[in-house]
Amino acid sequence: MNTTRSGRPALTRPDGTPLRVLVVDDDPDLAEVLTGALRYEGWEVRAAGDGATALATARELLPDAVVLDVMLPDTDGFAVLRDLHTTQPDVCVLFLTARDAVEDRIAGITAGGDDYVTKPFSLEEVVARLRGLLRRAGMARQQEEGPRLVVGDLVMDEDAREVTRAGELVELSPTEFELLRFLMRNPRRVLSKAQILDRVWSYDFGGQAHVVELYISYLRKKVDAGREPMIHTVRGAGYVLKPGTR
Amino acid sequence: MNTTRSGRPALTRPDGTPLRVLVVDDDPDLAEVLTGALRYEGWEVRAAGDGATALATARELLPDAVVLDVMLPDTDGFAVLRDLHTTQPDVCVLFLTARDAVEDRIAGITAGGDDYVTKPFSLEEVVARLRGLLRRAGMARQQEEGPRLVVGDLVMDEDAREVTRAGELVELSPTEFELLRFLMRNPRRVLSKAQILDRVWSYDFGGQAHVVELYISYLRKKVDAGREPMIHTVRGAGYVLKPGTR
DNA sequence: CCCCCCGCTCAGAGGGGTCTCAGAGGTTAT
DNA sequence: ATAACCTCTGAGACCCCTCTGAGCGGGGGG
Repeated sequence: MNTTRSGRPALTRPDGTPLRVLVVDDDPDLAEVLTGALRYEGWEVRAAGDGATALATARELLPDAVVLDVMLPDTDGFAVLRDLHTTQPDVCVLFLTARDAVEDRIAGITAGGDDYVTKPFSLEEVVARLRGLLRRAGMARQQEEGPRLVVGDLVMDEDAREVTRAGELVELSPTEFELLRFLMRNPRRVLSKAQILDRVWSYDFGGQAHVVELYISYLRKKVDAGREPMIHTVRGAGYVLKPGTR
Repeated sequence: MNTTRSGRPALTRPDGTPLRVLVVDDDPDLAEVLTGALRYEGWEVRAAGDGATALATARELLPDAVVLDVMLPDTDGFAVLRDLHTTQPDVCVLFLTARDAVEDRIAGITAGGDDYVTKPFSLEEVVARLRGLLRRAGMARQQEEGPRLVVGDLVMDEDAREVTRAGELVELSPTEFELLRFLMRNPRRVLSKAQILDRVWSYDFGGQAHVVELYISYLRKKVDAGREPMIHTVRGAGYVLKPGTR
């Protein structure tokens, strides 16, 4: 079985080969960071900076999914989508778009099973959306029996956005939810505040790593409340999520 | 069992293979969005832009149903229907038509078991009509025992357009009904406002996502009135329909 | 043993998302 | 023609979420 650099089992295609993803964005920095994050998931990633290159690369790579900026130097993402779908009708598309711009033109996108995220986004969100798309499209081989993350008696249903600890419902804010998702996708692994900040917060976040401490504290109050703690501090290194010793 | 991209069990042909649908419309954008939405249902979809292509594709695909624009560049939908019925008498046809145009000629069609929707339509409506046609024609294998959606003590009879909560009748406007149907077809799954807008509102709707909030508020007053709430807001994500914890 | 620094938590400001009301405009039914 | 209903817009209020800053506590090194 192929694995991610983080040691998790990777989502794979039905034949066991890595999922193939094409990243299309004209901002090299953003493309770079996206490419890195998706490779980290164990996927095979190629990047393109404009629509023409994207289509050419897609014909060669035959990707399972495309991460596609709406605004491109030579064309827009919607035209690329249409061309893509004529030759590869089963490909999943995740659009990247500015919050204010063209939100109305997004109409119809999610209806076809595709999805979008607005800039600025967090890498966790992009990866989660992409995983969701691929899973629903039946392209990814399931390792477990669904969109549920389980660590000890802590259970997260990503579709319902529902978290339970020992069967009890835990209500979380959006940021708390994403932070916990990141922790649960990396159980028993020490994550530094910098790592968490890079993954869970938007790439343009200018604030201090202090927020991470704050949100860890929020999570503890809700997730560990009165129970055996699962969120542990590793002084000078970061945080770990692990179930009680058994 | 084959499943839709949304994870629901798909309607299948009696032999278990996906239902085959042909989309005929000369507007590429509309054909694209229709094709995507029907694929999302787990069906096998082909598209054609004119009558001649449609007939050729139909001979090859042998579709169970055809979504057919009445106005075509080379001919009209009625002629296509006649030709189709000579070679494939069992095929179901869902007509797409402008509101004002030839409504009387359509009336005769529906007597033959076929159906129609007027432009602009919502994707939920097209999918629901198509499901109804296929079910009544006996082409689809039933998973449940009929056109009833059930979530907790909330029951919807799609044919009768009747909704009851805990046995009590709930009267809904057309938009409220379609919104609730979409929610009930995706229970325990968080649906974003964009998703809801794309599926429940017409494809040409240019307004804001604010309408969704408004209609959710209407639904709550009618469906959740005085009872344990089933419609929940997930801040920053969307809405989810789920029965109370049991 | 003491001090320094890292981490934790509280309090509060600011912003943004959501809910609801009121009303205009259009359509359908009587 | 009139009434009833349905749909959507706009505005305002409210509440939650997010982040900043400061003070406190504890662990570990000197």
